[in-house]
Amino acid sequence: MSCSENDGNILMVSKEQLESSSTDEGSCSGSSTGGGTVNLKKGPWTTAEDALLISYVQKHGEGNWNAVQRHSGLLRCGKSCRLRWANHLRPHLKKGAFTTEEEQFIIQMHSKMGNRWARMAALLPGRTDNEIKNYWNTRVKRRSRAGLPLYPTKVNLQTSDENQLIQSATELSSGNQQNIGILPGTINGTLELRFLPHKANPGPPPYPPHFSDIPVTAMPSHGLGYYTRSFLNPQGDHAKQTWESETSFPGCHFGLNSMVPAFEDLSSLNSEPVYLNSGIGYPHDPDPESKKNLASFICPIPGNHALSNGNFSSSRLLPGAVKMELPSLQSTEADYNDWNTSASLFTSSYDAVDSYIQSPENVSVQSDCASPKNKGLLEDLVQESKAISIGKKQSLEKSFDDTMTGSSTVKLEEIRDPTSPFCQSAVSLFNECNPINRSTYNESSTFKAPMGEYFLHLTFSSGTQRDVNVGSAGSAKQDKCAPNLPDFLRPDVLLGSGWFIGNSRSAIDSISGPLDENLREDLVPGPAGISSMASLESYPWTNMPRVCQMSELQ
DNA sequence: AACCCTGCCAACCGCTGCTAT
DNA sequence: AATAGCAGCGGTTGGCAGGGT
Repeated sequence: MSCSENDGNILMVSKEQLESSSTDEGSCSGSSTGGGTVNLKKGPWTTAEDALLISYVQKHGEGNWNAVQRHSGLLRCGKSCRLRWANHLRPHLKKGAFTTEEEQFIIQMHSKMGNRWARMAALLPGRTDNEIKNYWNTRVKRRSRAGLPLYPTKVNLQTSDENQLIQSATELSSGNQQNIGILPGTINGTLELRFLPHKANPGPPPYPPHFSDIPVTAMPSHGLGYYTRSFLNPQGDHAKQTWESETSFPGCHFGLNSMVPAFEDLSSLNSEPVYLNSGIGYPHDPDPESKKNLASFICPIPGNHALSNGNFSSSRLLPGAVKMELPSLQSTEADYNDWNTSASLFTSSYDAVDSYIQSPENVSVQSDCASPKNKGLLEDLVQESKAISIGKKQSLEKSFDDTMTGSSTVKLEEIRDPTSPFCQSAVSLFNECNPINRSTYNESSTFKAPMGEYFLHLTFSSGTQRDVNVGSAGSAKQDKCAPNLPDFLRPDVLLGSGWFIGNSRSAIDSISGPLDENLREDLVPGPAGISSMASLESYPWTNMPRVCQMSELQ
C-alpha cells in the first residue's frame, strides 16, 4: 500500500486510471476546479495516487497542498495529501516498531509534554506524530487494562537534572519562561542549541537521523543542517550567587561534543572555507522587544562580526545576504553546504583551535567574498588571539567589500573591561551575530530568519541525550521569517542568565566544544545583576555583554 | 473453523493559528 | 479589523491482522 521514491519507479498514472480506482462518497468539503465541484476520494490511498503525489512533491515541493489536486489530478483534498505525504511518503521515514530507546523517549517526553505529538515527532526523526500518537494510545489502553500506571516508575526516578531540564526546556518552548531559572542551577551536562532548517525546496526534506548520532559531515548535501551554539555554564561565584538555591552543577558545561566530527576532520572539508562562526546571518533586530527577531541570534551571518562600534565585518556572506535577506535555508545546495561547514566548525576543541593557530594550513580558510581582505571569523579569532597573546593592544583594521553595508571599515578593537567577566572582542560570538548599530542597517529591509525548528540538545552527565524542540521559525509556505523562538534564546538572556558565560573559555567552549576540565576550573564569575530573566529588559540587543576574549585563553 | 480480543495502522474530522487580502 | 484560505495538530474512528479460546 505504500509507494515511496525509494521504490525507484514512479508510476505514471493517467487520470483515467485514477478515476477508475475506487472512489468513495464524500469529500474533504468538495473542491471546485473551474468546471464544478469534484468529489474527492477518501479512504486508503492507492499506489497510483501515491505516485502522483510523490511526483507532485518532487516537482513543486511540499506545501500548497490544495494545489495538488489542480496540478496533479489527484482526487484528494489537500489535507489528505499532506497527511499522506507526511506520514507515509516523505523520505527518511522510519518504519517498524519503536525501539526501546524511542519508547522510553516517548514516555519521558509525554510525561513532560503531554499529548504534543507533533513536537515529540520533531524530536524523533523519522517518526510521525501519528505513529507516536498511535503508540501512546495503544500503550494507554494496554496499561490501563493491566492496571499499570501510565508512566513507569523509572520515569519518576529520572534525575532531577533531566526532569527539570526537560521540563524547563519544554516550558520554554511553550512560552512559559517562569521557570527558566531552573535550568542553570540544576543541570549537569551539555546543552546545545540546534537549528534544523525547513526542507530545501523542492529537494527532499530534512529528516535527519537522530540528532545525537549524525555527524555533520554525513548530512545530506542539502535540506538538512544544524546550527549549533553551545555554551559553557559558569561555575564561578556568579553562578553560585545566582543559583545558590539550586543544586550545584559540578562539571556542568555546555558544549558541542556529540554530533559533530572532530576539528581535525575539518581538514577533509577542503571544499569549503571554514569559519568559526559560519552560518546564516541576520542583521540586527530592529525591534529588540520583538520576539520575531530572536532568531537573529542564532543565525549569524557567516563570519559576520558585528562590533561594538556599530560596524560589522563580513568575512563571508551567503548570496542571499547581498539582498539583505536571509539566504533561505531552503535555498541552494551551496547554502546548505555552508551550514554543514558551519556546524562542523563547532566541533573544534580549544586544542583544535590552538592547533589551527599553529597550523592554519590544516584548514582552508578562504573567503569567497569579493574582497580578498575578507577574513573568516576563525581567522579573525586567530589573528586577534595572536595579537593579544603577544601583549600588544592593537586594532585590527580591515576593509571589507561588504555586501550588506557597502564597503566599510571595521575595527576589531580589543577592549578589555576588567570589571566585566564578559569579554569583548571582535570575535564575540554574540556580537557577530547581533549587529549592534541599528543605523548600520536599513531597517525597512526585509530580513529573514532561517525557517526551521530549533532544538535544545541536552546531554546529561549520565550520557543521556535529549532534543527538545524550543520553537520554530518561519514557515515553509511563506518562506519568510516568522520566528517564535522563546526569549531565552536571545543572546542577552543567555548571557545575562548566567548560564553560559563566565569568561573567555566559555566562549571558546561555545565555539569549539568542551574544554579540558582543567581549563574549566578557571572560570570566573559572571556579573551580578544580569543573572536572570530579569536582565532581559536591561540588556537590549544594543547593549549586549561581551562574550569572549581569546587572549584569556592563552 | 469460527469467534473474539487486541494491537496496529491509516485516515478522517474538527479545531486552531497563521497569513494574506 | 474582518474575513478567507491554508497548514498543521490532536482526537477519533475504522479496517486489518494475528493470536487466543
